[in-house]
Amino acid sequence: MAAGNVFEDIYEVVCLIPEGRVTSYGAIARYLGIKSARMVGWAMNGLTGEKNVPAHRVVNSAGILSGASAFHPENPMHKRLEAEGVTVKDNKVQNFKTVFWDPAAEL
DNA sequence: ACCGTGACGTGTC
DNA sequence: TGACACGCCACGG
Repeated sequence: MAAGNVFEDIYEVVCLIPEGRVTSYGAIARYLGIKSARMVGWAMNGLTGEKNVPAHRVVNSAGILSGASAFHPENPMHKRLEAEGVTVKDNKVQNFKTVFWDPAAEL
């Protein structure tokens, strides 16, 4: 990823997340060399339905769908994740360690 | 230019 | 992964 804007890199990484897999803000931030994972969240803030990026596959370190409310109220993230094979309970990803996908692990 | 705020992370209890 | 505090960066008002 050799993009001037970190946002572009984030979009790329999130778009590379396989179905049935999730990743954490910290993993993306660390992989891109960002200091604060918050910046990743800010990037996501612009993705909310505007981009073709599966932001619903991005959760926090606890496996919680932090931005579930910021997504599609009628089409919750957890429903999409479950549809892809990810078990979600109360906005929390079950078997998080199993479905966790590390961008650095692929590259 | 200042301040508040936000889809977070890590350390500690 | 219960809760609390601190750090961190970007953007809008």
